[in-house]
Parts: sequence; C-alpha cells; structure tokens
Amino acid sequence: MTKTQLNAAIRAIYERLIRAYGPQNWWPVSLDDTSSQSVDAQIVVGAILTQNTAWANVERAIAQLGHARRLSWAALRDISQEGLARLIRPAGTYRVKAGRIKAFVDYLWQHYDGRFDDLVSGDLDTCRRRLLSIHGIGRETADAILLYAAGRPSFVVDAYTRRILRRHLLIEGRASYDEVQRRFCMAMPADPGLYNEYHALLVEVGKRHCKPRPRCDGCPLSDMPHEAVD
DNA sequence: GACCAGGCACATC
DNA sequence: GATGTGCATGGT
Repeated sequence: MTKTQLNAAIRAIYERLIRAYGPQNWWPVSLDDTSSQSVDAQIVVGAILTQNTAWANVERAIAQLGHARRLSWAALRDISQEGLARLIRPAGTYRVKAGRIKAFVDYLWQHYDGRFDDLVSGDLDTCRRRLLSIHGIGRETADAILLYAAGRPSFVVDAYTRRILRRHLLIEGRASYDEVQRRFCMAMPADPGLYNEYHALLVEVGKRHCKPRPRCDGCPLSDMPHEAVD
C-alpha cells in the first residue's frame, strides 16, 4: 500500500466512524463547583487513573475526589499520598496511581508554581518531553493530557487504535507508538478537535467490535480490508 | 474463575 | 529495542 493510499484509508476510517457514531464529545467533565476545582486537574487525574483501567471505575474514583473537594492543583498538593490512595481506590492500582498523581502535582508546583497553562504552553514537542520526564507519565498519558486538558494537537494512540489499524493491515505488528502517531499526523490536519473525536471514535468502535476477540457483526469498518478473524 | 480495561516502570535479554 | 512482570479494582 502506498503512503497516499494509507492516508486515504485513515481518513476514510474517520469518515465512516463519525457517520456511524456521531461526535463523542470527550473529555466527559462533570464538576459541580468550578470555582474551587478545575477541569484541567480533573482531566489530568483521569488520564492517570485510566491507565489500564475501565472508564467506569475511573468515574467512581473521580466522583469521590470531587466529593472530597480534591480536584484542584492546590488540594492535590496538600493531600497526603495515603489519603489520595484511599479516595481513588475504585480505579485499581491505587497506591501506584496515587504516587503518579503526586509526582505530577509536585512537578507542577516545583517548576510552574501550580500554573498548568504554563506547563503546556510553547513548543509542542518540548511540552511532551516535559511531561514524559515526570514519573508515571508515558506517551499515551502525555498525549491525553496535551490533547484533552490543554487542547493541543497531540494524537493519542491507545490499545484500540493499534489493534484496529493492525487488524485492518494499516500498520505492522511491531509499529512503535511514535510511528503510529506519525501515521495519523501525516493523514489528518493538526486539529485538536479532530484528534479528540478521532481517538474517541476509535475507542468506541474498539469497545463494540475490536476486542482481543473481535465481533465484526455490524462494525462500520467490516467491509474494509482486514485480517482473518475467527 | 478467566478475561479485560482509554499503561507505566523496571528488570532482563 | 523487544519482551515479561507487578500493580489491583470491578464488570462481563
């Protein structure tokens, strides 16, 4: 397949998914009090909590944090790691994730005096490297923070994205995260709203049809080329 | 009971 | 650079 064909296929997948499912409007933020708690803090915390975790469990943990009035950079700085771990317990691996949230918040206060906007301003690649230097922030979490919390065009590549592209023969089995991300950036304009929708749509079609054991019945991509499934 | 979920760090080869 | 393992809850 030529690069032109590859780009066309990636655009075609987006067109089909948006037609089939419509806008997904991620990130789902629900703050009852935006004066003392912040949307960006909630998204960053959610991005860490969702690591290898079903979203429904993340929502429970976020609800507990909101109830405890901890969804602000200052409140997250002031809570103990143990107290934080108790609140996020429903999200699983809670001791590990409490440490990662703390690492992020400590970094934010240490280098940017708690100003999230300053952390995610300037050259995109520089921002990404900054985030990756924080313990517990890997590629996917860094891109999710940049895209969903900062509104910057950093495409998020998750397990579904790779599985779908691999199943439709658009990437090699060993393609790295950055390679997959580059494929999308070549095919699509650098528009945060577009990246936001595309990633959310891939998760949606993945959940419905592209599990490790695929269920292709009714999948909007089922007549596109793909590898044989049981 | 087994498998999966919107990963990452670390050890090892 | 690739591969394996621990982290841990809750839904299917």
